[in-house]
Amino acid sequence: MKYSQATDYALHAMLHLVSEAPDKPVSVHLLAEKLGVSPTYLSKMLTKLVKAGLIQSVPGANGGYRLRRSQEDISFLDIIHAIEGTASVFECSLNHSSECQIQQVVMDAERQMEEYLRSRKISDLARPS
Amino acid sequence: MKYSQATDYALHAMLHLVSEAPDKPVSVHLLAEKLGVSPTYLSKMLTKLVKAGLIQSVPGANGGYRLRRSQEDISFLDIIHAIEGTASVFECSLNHSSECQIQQVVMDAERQMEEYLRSRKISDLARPS
DNA sequence: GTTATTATAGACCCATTAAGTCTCTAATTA
DNA sequence: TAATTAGAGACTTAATGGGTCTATAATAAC
Ligand code: SF4
Ligand code: SF4
Repeated sequence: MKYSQATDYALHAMLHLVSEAPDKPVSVHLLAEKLGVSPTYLSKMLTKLVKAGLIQSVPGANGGYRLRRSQEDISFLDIIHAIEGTASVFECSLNHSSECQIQQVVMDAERQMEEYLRSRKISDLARPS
Repeated sequence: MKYSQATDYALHAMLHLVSEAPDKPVSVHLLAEKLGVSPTYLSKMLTKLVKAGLIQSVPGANGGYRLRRSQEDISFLDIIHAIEGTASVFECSLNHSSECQIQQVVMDAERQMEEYLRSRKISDLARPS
């Protein structure tokens, strides 16, 4: 079980956005160059981040992407969910009973991880201790 | 990010083994019938569980699989690791620095989940509260 | 208003993996 | 010795991840 490469790129892109430009948008071309990935591919992930409401896009010359001012504290979970979706890591075939223990345990475990990821904000990384 | 179907089958198989037969081995044929999956396919997962030391195989007539007596308290994590492997959910491409924050956060999150899965034993499900 | 520059959308392709089948072999017991 | 079981591995198929390419739309600079 692994997070996709796309999530990796998205996290790095967000890290750049939060650390570099508080107001000026940065183009996907520049971002892609820094991350060492093709611009067209990276733009897919950025578009997902826009749709998730985490960043804003500015078309036209000197355009690009910037953080949404309204959302200063973006969590790791926000980014991961934007890219990977919110489906559970475990979905059994039969789904007999609502109080099934197997399902319960694995989903509780997932909740543990998600709570942690929700508590860690991307902005913490920009201003290191 | 999802656990494979194989993990699902393995968990169910283990649940049967722990709840039904403390000493008599149960054949893959019977197990497969209960789970609604092909015997040859299920045997792959059972073989992995054997190699992980979680269960014992008994060849020959009236053979099958049984829990290892030495390992009464098998955790969910044991089973999942046996099937999925122990690779991390996050592996970055560059791996610049050992104190990289992105890596740190995601791996800590994973550790949260694994700790929980390690604490939950399969035997708890057999003897419900 | 025209042109250059940017994001957005989607069709498309390729490699890898998941999921499953089939067959042959080895070990053990009746 | 024959029946019954696990174990190993080749093979197939479908799905997904990862990525390219092209065409369109929106905006700013000129
Ligand atoms: S026992 Fe639980 S996990 Fe298994 S099929 Fe039933 S509901 Fe799903
Ligand atoms: S910043 Fe961290 S996660 Fe990203 S490539 Fe470097 S070491 Fe890996």
